[in-house]
Amino acid sequence: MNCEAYAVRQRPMRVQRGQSTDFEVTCARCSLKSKCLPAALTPAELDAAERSVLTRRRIGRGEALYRAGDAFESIYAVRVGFLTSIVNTSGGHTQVLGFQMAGDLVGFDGLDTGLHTCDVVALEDSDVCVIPYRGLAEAATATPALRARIPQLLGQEIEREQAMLQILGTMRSDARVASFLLDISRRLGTRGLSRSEFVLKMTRGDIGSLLGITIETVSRIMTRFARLGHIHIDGRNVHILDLDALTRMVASRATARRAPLTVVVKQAA
Amino acid sequence: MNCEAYAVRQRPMRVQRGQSTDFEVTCARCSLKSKCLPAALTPAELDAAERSVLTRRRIGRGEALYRAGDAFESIYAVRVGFLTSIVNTSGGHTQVLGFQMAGDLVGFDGLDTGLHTCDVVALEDSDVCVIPYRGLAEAATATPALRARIPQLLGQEIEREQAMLQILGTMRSDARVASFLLDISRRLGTRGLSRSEFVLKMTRGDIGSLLGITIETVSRIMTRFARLGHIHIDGRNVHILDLDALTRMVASRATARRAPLTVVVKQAA
DNA sequence: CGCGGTGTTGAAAATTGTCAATAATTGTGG
DNA sequence: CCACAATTATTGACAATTTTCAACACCGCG
Repeated sequence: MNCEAYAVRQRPMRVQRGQSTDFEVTCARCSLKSKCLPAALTPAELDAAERSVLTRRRIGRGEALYRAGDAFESIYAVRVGFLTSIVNTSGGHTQVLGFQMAGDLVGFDGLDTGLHTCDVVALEDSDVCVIPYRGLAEAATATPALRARIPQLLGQEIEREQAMLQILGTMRSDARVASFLLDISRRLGTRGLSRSEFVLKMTRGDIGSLLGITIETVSRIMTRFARLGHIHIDGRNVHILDLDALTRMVASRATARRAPLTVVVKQAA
Repeated sequence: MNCEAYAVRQRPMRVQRGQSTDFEVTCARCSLKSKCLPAALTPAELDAAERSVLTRRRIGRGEALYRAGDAFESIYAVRVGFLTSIVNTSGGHTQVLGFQMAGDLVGFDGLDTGLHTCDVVALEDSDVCVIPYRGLAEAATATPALRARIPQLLGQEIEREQAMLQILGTMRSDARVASFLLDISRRLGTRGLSRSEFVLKMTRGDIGSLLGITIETVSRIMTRFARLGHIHIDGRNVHILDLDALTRMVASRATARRAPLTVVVKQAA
């Protein structure tokens, strides 16, 4: 199983700068291991954990990794590519919950009921590690570090969503867009890619859905940012010219909601 | 430790209908056990789990169970009362992330970094079970059902937050308020309290902060709902007159975002 | 009885959504 | 490789929603 390579790409795609398309197969040799599931595991523990990773899976662009209603059996680590998780609302609309790039884990929805609650779809051809949850849980039994890692990863997911709630609950659209750009920039940066120049893999509609605003508003704000000299935009190519300006925009342009909570916050005895 | 009772309530408060103020102390005899941590555990497993529950804690109204930055050491099960979790945004504002009532668990933020990321504050005098996380993790080692329960609870939290993201991302304010009222109603209902008549424990500002709208908008929409005959409002006393009307409002009044994601969603090979 | 916090209501301003037209880009098939 | 179709993105004008600002009522409490 080692060193296999996907010789044929069904859809040739432009490779994002610095992002390699071929990859190693063991976690130990994976360049993403410091961000991914095995973080903080010793090599021996990692080996134990890895036995639960049975398969890799390739998801072509537009294909679903899983759909809402599918049985929850595995979580997935993104090796290469770019995915999005979306829910279908009762009103027949759909809402983007987030984007996953290489090194991200996805699939924790459905941990409760055993059925996935959202779709995860590839925005470009992607490769994921399939991590059967049952196997992982068993591996965790014997491996203290892994046992601690799983709730930690879930905690990360909870915090990520709380950050999104904060964005949707307090920011106006320009601050939301700035947050989005900074988030993408930061995440690419931690992966060794450029923080200032990147290609968006999603449509304006996807961005708007994530941020709770319309396509038109996304477009207008991007254009405004460009006019202000904060960024340079060419379609989906983004060049961040003034990171600080975007940061300031996030901080300052929150909607001022008065008296959000008048808590005395007395120290407990 | 059994059958202790808090003889003195520092702040006498009106007891919510059907909600008793005295309580039993073991999980086995707790009326909330079907909703709480011990759900799905056998009595023996429950006993093992319970050994990790060392203390109870009483939080007076306005006091904090914990603050952002506090070390994450325990999670908490609400026995009696009503709490809210809030974050302080970078802009100096605060945002309500949610409300916790009897039977809810709180404290999962900070699982990642070891530091809590939000404050949890009592909106009325409350009692919580303190569940040291380390002890719980150890108990889980020996108890398969408990071991599965923890990620399940985290998954519940993730899904709850995803539902909030959906509300904030797709709904207009009237649909948000309707969602909120229905959520409170449902949660009280599952606790054996009235689904149609209840007392809100939080201010309009708290509701607005949760829903990402202003106090004034909350107030206006509540008034409008009352005029339409969907609810009856008297300060914080709410009487839901037409549950279906509120439900319809949630479903129909989502902002129509066109082409939120044109995913072909081809079946994977 | 007054006071601080809370809740309601009105009017005006700001933000954002809606509709529509058009341009740019991408994918498809000859 | 080109042309055509479909999708995606931009922009403008207008409408709707929501916020902001302001005034005032209410309520519990010292």
